[in-house]
Amino acid sequence: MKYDFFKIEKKWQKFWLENKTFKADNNSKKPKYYVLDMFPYPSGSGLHVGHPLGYIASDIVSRFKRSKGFNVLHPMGFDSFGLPAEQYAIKTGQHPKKTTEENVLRFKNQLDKLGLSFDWDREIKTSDSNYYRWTQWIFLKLFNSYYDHGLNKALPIEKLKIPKNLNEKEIESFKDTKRLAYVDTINVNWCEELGTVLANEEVIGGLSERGGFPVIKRPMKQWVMRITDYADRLLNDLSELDWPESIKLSQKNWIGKSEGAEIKFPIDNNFIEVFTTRPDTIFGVTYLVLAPEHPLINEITTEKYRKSISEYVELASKKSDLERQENEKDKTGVFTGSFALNPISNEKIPVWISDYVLFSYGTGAIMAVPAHDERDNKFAKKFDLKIIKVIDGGKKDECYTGNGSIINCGEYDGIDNIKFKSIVVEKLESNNKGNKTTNYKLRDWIFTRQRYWGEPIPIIYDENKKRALEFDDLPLELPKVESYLPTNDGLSPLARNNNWVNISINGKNYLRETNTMPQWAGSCWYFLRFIDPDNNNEFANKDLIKHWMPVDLYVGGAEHAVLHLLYARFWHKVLFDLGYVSTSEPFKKLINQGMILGNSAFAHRIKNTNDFISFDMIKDEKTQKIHVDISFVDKNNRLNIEKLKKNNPEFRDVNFIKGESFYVSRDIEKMSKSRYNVISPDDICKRYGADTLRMYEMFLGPVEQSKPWNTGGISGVFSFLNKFWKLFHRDEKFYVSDDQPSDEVLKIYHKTVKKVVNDIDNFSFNTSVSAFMICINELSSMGCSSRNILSNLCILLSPFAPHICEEIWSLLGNDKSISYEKYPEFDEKFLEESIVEYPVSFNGKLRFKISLQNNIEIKEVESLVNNHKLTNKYLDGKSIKKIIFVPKKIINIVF
RNA sequence: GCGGGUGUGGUGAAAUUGGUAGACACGCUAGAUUUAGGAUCUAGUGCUUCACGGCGUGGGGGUUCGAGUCCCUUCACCCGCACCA
Repeated sequence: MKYDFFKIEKKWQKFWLENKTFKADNNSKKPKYYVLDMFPYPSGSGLHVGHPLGYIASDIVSRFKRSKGFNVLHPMGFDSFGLPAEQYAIKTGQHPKKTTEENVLRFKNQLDKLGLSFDWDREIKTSDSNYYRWTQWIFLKLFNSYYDHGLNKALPIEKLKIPKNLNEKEIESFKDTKRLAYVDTINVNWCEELGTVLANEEVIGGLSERGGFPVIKRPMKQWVMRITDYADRLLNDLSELDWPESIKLSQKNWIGKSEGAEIKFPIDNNFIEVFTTRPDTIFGVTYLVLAPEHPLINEITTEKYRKSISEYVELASKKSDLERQENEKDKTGVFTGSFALNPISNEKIPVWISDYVLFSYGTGAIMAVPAHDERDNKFAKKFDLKIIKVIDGGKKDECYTGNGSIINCGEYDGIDNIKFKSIVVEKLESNNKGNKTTNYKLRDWIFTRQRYWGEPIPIIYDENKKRALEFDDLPLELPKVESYLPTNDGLSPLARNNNWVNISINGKNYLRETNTMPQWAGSCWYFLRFIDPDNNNEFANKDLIKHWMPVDLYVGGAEHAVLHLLYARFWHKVLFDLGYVSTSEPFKKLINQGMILGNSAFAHRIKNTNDFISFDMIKDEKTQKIHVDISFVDKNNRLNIEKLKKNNPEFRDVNFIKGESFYVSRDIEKMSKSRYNVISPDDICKRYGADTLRMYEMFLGPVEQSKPWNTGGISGVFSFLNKFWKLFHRDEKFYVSDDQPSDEVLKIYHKTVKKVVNDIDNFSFNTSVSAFMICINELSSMGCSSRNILSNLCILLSPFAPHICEEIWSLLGNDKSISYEKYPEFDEKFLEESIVEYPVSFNGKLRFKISLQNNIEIKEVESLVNNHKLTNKYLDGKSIKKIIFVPKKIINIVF
């Protein structure tokens, strides 16, 4: 009987679905285990072989844990709000809901073909109104809470202590300054191309994370989340998480805690406040610098310098973040004409403005110490400002950033600079000129987007738009609009629908908030909804949350290091403070699966011509690399020109310069439709089956590692499954015997069980696949047909290749699914070896092997050696110094 | 610049605490079988040498009886942050 994977896989996928085999039981007495994948955005192009890598790994763990007696929650859903669906809607006028639903269906279909053990009864889509009503509900919780810095937790806004002597209006605006979700007019990242505001986390090197479009700073009124209140806890709690160090580090850097002092420099009747981590260098301050956005600039600029200052400010405001960064080396700046006083030395120092000082960090102003800070040093040299060295060290005339003794500070000379830090801070504090403080790089989270396809924000404004009020009739559904484009004046498409924007409640007129939430909102808490997806009274039942949380294993890409993972932790902590969830952290263990890369093919076009030249013929010609579809290229990199011309009309009139064949070049890149290098899991499943695909993806290498896809090696895994199938067959018929397995068979079996169990615990799936291959090779060469051994092997393999194992399991006469069969355990006693070959080496160099009893004593070896039975030939008359006998089967003789 | 990571055959990669480096698989070579095969089976396959042997985990140095693994140094590549005061 042939291994008919197509029939087998179809049969069992249907079986699992119909029998709800993987339904997680909320009332089970078994210990729980929650395995979560980062749910996908259902894009229009479907899955490629890279997507399932993490899903397969988490599925193996899920099936393994189920088999180990755990009650496993392994859900899947879709992060279905997002920009591509909206952009498609803008182009075609189709409602994003429609295209999203189509894409979700396609994704589900593709996922099911892989035999993933999801509990589909718990499926959620973030764009469903009965899901996002709770996203909106959580938003209102944030709106109605504040952070109590004494208790170090969030509390309902009613508990906020209000300062006395405030009238009603003032009380309300005081509350507004404390809410965790608040409105503020701030300098936001505006992306013209996307027509929306972006969070700091979504801007990379001055360009938008999505699409790579330029981003400029622009003051806008926005909803903001006070994530900075949680900075310390988000930082400290990292230590208790079993996460990859690199992710923890990214979060740590992003939060960017630094300890230092705020120092007030008097100027006229006012003062300039700066933040510094180096109060010990205060005597070396030779000028101050303000960011061009600093509010004091106008006040302190003298008439003489007013023109140049306003020109500079104007110029800086027009620069994008990217342009600012380009000038990193060449510092620019202008003198304000004013002087401030050094609060310790009372020296008069000039005040400058420059865009190397960021308004968004610290106080937006710095004290410049050119002798001990490289940026200040460059600036001072360029504008010929004074440089005073106050710490001993480094070369003369060079900027020194290390530690040392204080110099040029009169009475303080000779003190260690680290000690001097606290002396300065104490002195400042006693004079009311400054204080110790901590600063964070983390900014509050800009939460609103000028988009259509997102959660509407459940807020209404009174008629003067002065006050934001909660709108708690949830869900607040997305209204219909005529066009999905943002309006010209930076408003969301929702603002186009006047009927919706204007609302009357109890005879009073209100206006709705028209911005929507960012894509991250839905994914901030989806793992909680999986626990209780159909609950209409609360976002999830508290007891069920207590039962299932935290997520024991979270598998997903490293690209979410500071976005999703930080936001989700933040929301979770708020919900924890308010008593809605039972754990302060949502994800206990995190595994980052690597990316599977594509092997792109390029045809080379000679620059400024329509001629393409075979890669092996390029000599001096300057060429341009053009992607061609990898399905038209054979394994020797020869391009099938006919196929290409037939499928890609743009190549129809192209001239191909070639010898016998036309060769392309190859390069490893991210897999994507636009690079024509996508390998679809559907094709692999058709040819080899899902079990082969699953095992091959695991076999490719460590899950955490990125690696190029190479279909070439898949035949090894395919033939392994065929061998496995054959092990249960004799003369074309299913066959197992009741023979007692030999000692040798038992040894191989127990060795494999030990290896596989250990490997799954360590997420080392590639080595366990190897262990299976070795095991099956040996068992088939021994002709093992023992029912007992083979059926246990079947359970052992079932997390990896579930379909074939289910099929064999039923052929073995079982009528229940293999999924909950007890996972095999190994017995150490079968692994002990009585006679072992010991390599014997002399001075560390291997010479020969001897066979000895496994439990031999070192004395016996010594007497063997001393009797010269072993060593005459090698010792050559020299005497033995010592004999080293180590448990790793080595005897080493030193002479 | 700062921080983190990775360097092992033709390829993907293995190698608990330092203990016979290259398991397993692809590829390649030879053979068997088949009308044929992107099928199956057997053997070989780090480099070098006719062979004995020698050399081999990016380079150099060190510790050790013994180093892919530990220490120092250096190079290359990748990732994150980046004028963060």
